Amino acid sequence: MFLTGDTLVYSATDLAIAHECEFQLLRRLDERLGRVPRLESTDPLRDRAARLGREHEATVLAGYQERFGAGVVEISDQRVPGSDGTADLDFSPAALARQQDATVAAMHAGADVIYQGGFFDGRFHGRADFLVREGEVDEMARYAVVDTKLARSAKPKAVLQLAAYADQVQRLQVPVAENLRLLLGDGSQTEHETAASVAVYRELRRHTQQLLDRHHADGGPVRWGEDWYTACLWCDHCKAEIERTRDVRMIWGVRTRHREALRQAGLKTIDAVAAADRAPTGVDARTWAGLHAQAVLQRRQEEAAVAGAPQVFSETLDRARLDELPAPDPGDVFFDFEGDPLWVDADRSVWGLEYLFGLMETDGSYVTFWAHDRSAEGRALEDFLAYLRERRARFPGMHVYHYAGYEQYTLRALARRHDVGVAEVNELLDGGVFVDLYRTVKASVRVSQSSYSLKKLEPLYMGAMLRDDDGVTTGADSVLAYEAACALREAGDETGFAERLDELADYNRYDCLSTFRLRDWLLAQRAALGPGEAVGAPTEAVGGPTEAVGGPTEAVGAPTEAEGESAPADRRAARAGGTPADGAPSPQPMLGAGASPVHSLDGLAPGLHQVNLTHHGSSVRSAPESAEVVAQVESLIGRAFTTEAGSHSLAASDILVVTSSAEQAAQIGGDLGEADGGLADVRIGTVDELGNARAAVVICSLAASTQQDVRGHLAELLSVERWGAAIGASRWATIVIRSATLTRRIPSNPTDLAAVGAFLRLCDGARERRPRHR
DNA sequence: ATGATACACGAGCGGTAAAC
DNA sequence: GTTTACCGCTCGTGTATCAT
Repeated sequence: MFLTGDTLVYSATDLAIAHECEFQLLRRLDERLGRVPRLESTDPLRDRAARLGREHEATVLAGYQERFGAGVVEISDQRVPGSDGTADLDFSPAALARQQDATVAAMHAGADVIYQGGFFDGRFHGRADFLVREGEVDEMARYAVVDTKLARSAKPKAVLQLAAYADQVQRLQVPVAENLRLLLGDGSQTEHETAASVAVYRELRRHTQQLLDRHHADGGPVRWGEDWYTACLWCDHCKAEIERTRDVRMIWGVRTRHREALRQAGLKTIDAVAAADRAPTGVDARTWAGLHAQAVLQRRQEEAAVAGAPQVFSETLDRARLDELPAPDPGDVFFDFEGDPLWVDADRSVWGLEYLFGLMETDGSYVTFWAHDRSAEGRALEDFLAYLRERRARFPGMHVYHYAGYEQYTLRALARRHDVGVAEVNELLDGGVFVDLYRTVKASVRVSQSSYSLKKLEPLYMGAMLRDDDGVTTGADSVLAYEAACALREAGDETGFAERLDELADYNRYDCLSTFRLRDWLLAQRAALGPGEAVGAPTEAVGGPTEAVGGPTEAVGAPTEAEGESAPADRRAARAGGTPADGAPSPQPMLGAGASPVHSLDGLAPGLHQVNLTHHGSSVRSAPESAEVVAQVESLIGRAFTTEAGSHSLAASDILVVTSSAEQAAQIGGDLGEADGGLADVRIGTVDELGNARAAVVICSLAASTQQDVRGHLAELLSVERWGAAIGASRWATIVIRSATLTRRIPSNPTDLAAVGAFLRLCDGARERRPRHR
C-alpha cells in the first residue's frame, strides 16, 4: 500500500489483510500516512514460516528452471538509487508500468514460465509468483496463475490472491486457464475455478477500495470500536487497541457473541463489566456470573500491581472437579514434549519433529528421550513407552500429568506415524493414565490472569523459582533455539549444538517441574476447602509477584437502475437460466398465465434486477424481505404490459415469487394475503418446487441475512442450479431480493468460496433496484 | 501452521400437556 | 380424538483457547 500523488495504490496482500481484519488494514494506512506511530511487532515464528515459504518458492522455481531452462523469464524489480548509495525499490507509476509491460511482452512471446510478473492498473499493484503457460487460445499463449504456499491446505486468502492476478491477466487481454493452482507445502496441489474466484475477489476489491478511500479522506486515524469496519480481535493491531481502550475482550474467556451483547448494553470495558450488577440481555445468567467474576478478579490483580504489591489471585469454583484428580502416587510423572512444527525431512511429506520427550519423577529426577531425525523419533517413542511400561509395573497407581491436549494428541499421531505401540498408546490414553491439568484448571478454579497458559499460572505456586526472561522461556523461543542448534550441528559445531540442547532441556525441565507444582497446588486447593465443604463462597488463594523479580481499468460494481429503458439485447437472465437437468417433468403447481412472450413492461427494464436489503439474524425466514416482496408486487401491478396477445395491465397472476425455503414462502403468502388489492393470485413456491412454471416477472427471496445465519448450508442456499432455473423462468425480468451482507464476507473454506463466486457470477450485470418498502 | 478440546448456542426432534 | 404450543433434549457448528 502506497500513495502516488493523491491516489492510494494497494496490493493483493492488502486485500488479504482486509479479508482477515479491516481494522488492521486501516491502521496500516494510518501508519503509512503518519497518522499513528508504527506498531512494532516481533513474531519470530511468523518470520520463520515466511522464510520457509520463500525457500519453498525457490524450490519450485528451481524445478521450473530445470524443466524449461531459458523458458523461465523472471520479471525484475524496478529500482532507483537510494540516499545511502543502495538501490531502493521504485514504486512510481512509470516504473510499475514498465514492469507490467515486461510481463505482457513475456506473455505475448509465449514464455513457458513467468516468475514475479508485475501488474498495475492505477489502483492495484501485484506480483504473481508464477504464470505458467498452458495451451493456447486463438494462437495466443494461455496462462495459469500459480502460487506457492507453505500451508498444507488451501486457504481462501491464497485463492483470492491468485484471483487478483488472474483478473489482471484478463484485463491485459491475455487468456487465462480455467483453474487457479496452489502448490502447497507438503508437495500437493489444489485447483480452484478461476471465474468463480475472480467474482468473489471483485466483491472484496470493491469493498476494500471503498473502505480505504473513505478512510484516506477522513482526516484522522481510525477509532477503535466503530462499526463501519470489521476487527478480528486477535491480530497485533487489535490486541494493542484492546489493551489501550480496556475493551471487554481483556476478560479471559469472553466470546465474540458475549462481547457484542455487552457492548450493546453499554458495557464496553472490563471496568464497566466489573462495576455492573446485573446481566445484560443476551448473556445468560451463568455466563454473566463467570465473566463478571473474572473481570473483578483481573482488576484486583491490576490494582495490586499499581499499589506496588504485584500478586496473582485465584478462587476455587468447583470442588467436585478437584476431587476428580487421581490420588498422588510416588510413581507419578510430569511430562512435556518439545517439538518443531515446521521441521521437515528431505521428502517434505511429513511435517514436525518431536525432538524431546521430557519428564520429571516425584523425587525431582529428570528423564529425557531425544530424537534429531525421523527414525530416532520412532525409537524415542518406543523407549518412552518401555519406560512407562516398566514404571506402571512398579507403580500401578501412577499417572502421567501434562498441560493441555498437545501431549495426548501428539502421542497418538506419533504412534500412527511410526506404527509403534498404537494399541498401547490408545490403552494408556483411553484408560485415563494421562491427566490433562488444563482441563482441571479451567473447570475448578478462576485465576486473575488474562490468560490461563502454564506460564501465567506459575506465580501461584513457583514462588522464588519463577522464571526470568532470559534464554529460552516460551514455546516460540524453543522452536527457534532448536532450529539454531541444528544449524550449528550442520556447520560441524558439535559443542555449540550440545550447549543449545542443554538450554532446551533446561526449558523443558522447568515446564515439567511447573506441571508437577501445579498438580500439587491443585491438590492443596482441595485440602484448603476441608472435607465435605463443597458448596459455599469461593475460597481464594494468593500467588507471588506477577512477573519474575527482575482508477481501475476494470469497472467494479453493478450498473445503476435505469427504469423503463428497453435495453433489447440484455436478456442475460434468460441465458443464465435453464430448467433443472433431472429430465422428467415434475408436478407443476406453479405453472400458470403469461404464456405469450412479453414485449414490454412499463417501468421495469428487462433482465435481472437486484434489491439489496439490510437485515439481521434471519436464516430461513425474513419479514423485511417478505415486506419488500409485497412492495415490489404492489409497485408492478397495473403497469402497462404488452405481449403478442396485446396490451393490458400487469396482473397478480403474471408474477411468480420463488423463495429459498418453505418458511419464507409461507411468510410471503401470509403478507400478500393481508395486503390490499387482491394479491392472493401471485404464485409462490420454493425454488425446488419451481418445475416448469413461467411468469412475466419472477421475484426471488433468499431470506438469509449473513453466512453465519445459514451455517453449513451456504452452498445449498446459493446453488446456481436452483437460482439459475428461477431466473430462467421469467419472460421479462427477474428481481432478486437478498441481504447485502450475504456475499460480503469471504467464506472460510474454498468450497463455500466457490459457491459464493458462482452465485455472484449468476447475478453479474444485474441492475441495482431500489427497495420499494417504505 | 495445526489439531484437540470445551463450551455456547441455534435448529431439529420428540414428548407432553392443554385446548378444541 | 386430534391438533397445537411449548419444553427440554440431542446434535452439529462455530469460536476461543491451549500447545509446539
